[in-house]
Amino acid sequence: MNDAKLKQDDEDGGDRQRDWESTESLQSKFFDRRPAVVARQLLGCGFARRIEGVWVGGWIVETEAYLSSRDAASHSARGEKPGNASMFGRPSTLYVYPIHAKHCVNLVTESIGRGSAVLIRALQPVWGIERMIEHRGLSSLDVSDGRMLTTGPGRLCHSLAIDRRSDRVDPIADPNWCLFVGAKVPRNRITATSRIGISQSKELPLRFFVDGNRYVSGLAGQHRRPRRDSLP
DNA sequence: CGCGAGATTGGCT
DNA sequence: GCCAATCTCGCGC
Repeated sequence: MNDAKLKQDDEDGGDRQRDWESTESLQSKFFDRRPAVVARQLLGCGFARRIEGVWVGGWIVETEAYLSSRDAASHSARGEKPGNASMFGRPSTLYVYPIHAKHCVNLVTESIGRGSAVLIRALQPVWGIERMIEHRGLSSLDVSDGRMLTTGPGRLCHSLAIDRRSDRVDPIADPNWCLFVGAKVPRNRITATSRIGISQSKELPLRFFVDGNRYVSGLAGQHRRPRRDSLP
């Protein structure tokens, strides 16, 4: 079933007219708030980049907030270093961090120098799906559904070809990136849990996901009964 | 199908 | 060396 959907989504190679022309782009002010607030509000927003004329991306369905203080799991907890400098940059800046031979992408929040950010953990793939499959080194036959593409922070970076070269980029100012308001996800459709894969500050409920969306990583997204794409 | 060990790479001690 | 905001595969129930 998803084969047909993937094909349809990508009929023109992802290079079709952007279908979000009339939508509302996120502004710098959006990110100049506490990371947990931004993490919640990013759910349902569109996130995409253009590579060689092809837009790749989708709807944000899972995020985690990393705080500027009292958060031992945050990369900013031990102060600013060359490797994490972008996390202390202006709000909306990308902070891209390599881990386990993969990458994770964050959006910086609050004002310059705070060191807080929101990790994008999963997208519902929408634009340039054939291109994402290429980036992942898969064939469409290997992809029974889109979860292999953009579920999980490492996989979504791979699909969008995000690596350290995208660190410090401002996706709001850069014409080859796009962040915009999509579906407003009502509060009662958002679940907050503890964050995944960290060893410190585990207890803080700073992971947010769209309830029931199957592109959410971990148990919450994969084997949940109502298996629907709960976004546009 | 759920769980745990191993893989793999860059950055920091 | 060692560790990490991960992912994948293989094994066991």
